[in-house]
Amino acid sequence: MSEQTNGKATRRSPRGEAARKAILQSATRMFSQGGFNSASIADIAKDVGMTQAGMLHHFPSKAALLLAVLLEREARNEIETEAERAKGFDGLTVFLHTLRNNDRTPALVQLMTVLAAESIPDTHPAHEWFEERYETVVKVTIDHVAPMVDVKSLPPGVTVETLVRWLVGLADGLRVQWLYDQSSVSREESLAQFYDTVMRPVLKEPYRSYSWVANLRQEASQ
Amino acid sequence: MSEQTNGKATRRSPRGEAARKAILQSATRMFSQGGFNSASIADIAKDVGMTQAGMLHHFPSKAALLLAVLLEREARNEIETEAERAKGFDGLTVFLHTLRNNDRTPALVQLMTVLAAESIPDTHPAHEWFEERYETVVKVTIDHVAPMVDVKSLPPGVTVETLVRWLVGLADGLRVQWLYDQSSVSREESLAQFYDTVMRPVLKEPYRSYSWVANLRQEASQ
DNA sequence: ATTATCTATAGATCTATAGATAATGC
DNA sequence: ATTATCTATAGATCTATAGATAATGC
Repeated sequence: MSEQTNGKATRRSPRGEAARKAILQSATRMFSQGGFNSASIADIAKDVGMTQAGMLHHFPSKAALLLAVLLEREARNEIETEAERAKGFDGLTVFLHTLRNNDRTPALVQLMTVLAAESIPDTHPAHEWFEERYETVVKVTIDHVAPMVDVKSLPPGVTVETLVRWLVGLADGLRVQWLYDQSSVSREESLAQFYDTVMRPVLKEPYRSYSWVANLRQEASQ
Repeated sequence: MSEQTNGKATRRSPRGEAARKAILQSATRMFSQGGFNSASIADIAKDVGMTQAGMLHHFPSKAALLLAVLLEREARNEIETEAERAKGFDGLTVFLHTLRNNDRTPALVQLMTVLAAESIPDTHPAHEWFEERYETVVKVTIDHVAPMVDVKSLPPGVTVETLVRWLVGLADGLRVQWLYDQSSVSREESLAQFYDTVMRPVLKEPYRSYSWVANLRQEASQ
């Protein structure tokens, strides 16, 4: 998904490359405000200091622009996630760190939240993208969390997939509460407490608390 | 929020009342497909067999129509919930039953999911409505769940509010996974397993499993 | 009388294309 | 030559209003 330096299909000049970047950045901001429908390509073009037609030279349609925004976000996330894994963190920690990183840019969290919901109707241009993304996220997370879990300790009917869908569901659900009222909940802390409460008893390895609230209490009582 | 039978402000004829009902029903269906923006008032009017201007006689603007749809949904949900409470069910059970009832009509679940996300930007006509709704839902659920919880058994830092936000977050998050792939997860069953795993250990009263998977195993092993 | 509905239309948008002109790269 | 950008505009929508006509209720 990175830039193609071989001049194979679409050759671009440095200038065009810069324009593309500016457009993507602007589109990300505009879409994050009101979703796909309420930002017009004219708005985006204006924001980036360009004519609407000029912009459509780089992205053939509004739908294509949206997809490009999503692909770029995904690529960045992938890079960050891989970096975390390379540092040797386990699946649960990487999941939590990704969350923490994302929450530093609420606009992007809002973008993904609004688009994920807006794309549920299968007529939406990003429907397939999100459909596939959820499938992949669940699969990949299962792969990375499964080795940590002591399956025999799970309650009847609960599988690693159950746990992972709780994690993904919580991450998605809490961000809605958070976006409506940022003081109401910290996704990171709530997830960490969830780890302490739900995941700790079913893991194989000895466990160090993720929650700073719990950690503070721990330290204070020693 | 119910019909006003005193002819105080806006008197309506039976015919008008029927039209209003038909419009609300149609609007609910249309909005549930693509959210607020992608359904036009012309679409809705056509669906209900009426002129656009004719429809606007009953609801002064599209935003007003959306709000009316939301208020009606809320009123219905309130009635169902109250009925459950009247039967003597505890807070957790009512929460689960409400979920089960909602999942019987996926179109409505989709409506609320798309609108809840779409309304996050504070320029959206339903922003205040959802903002307040989340606050209320959390508060009310806390009120009904708190008496069941043995606070001393909670892990450090975890409060009843933490638990409730997990419940609301899970319900919201799992429905997204479910709407993208209805075979991927059952909200009701997943929540029930969550009860068995997370809530059971922190409740005061003796506990009967909510999960039919767990119950099946239980019965099979006896 | 009042309420419900229709016709007609103003006035904004909004996406996308055609075709011309300017800038850039080999 | 190729790429980037602009002007101009077609063709769809879309919300909302004004004002006329039809239906209904007291």
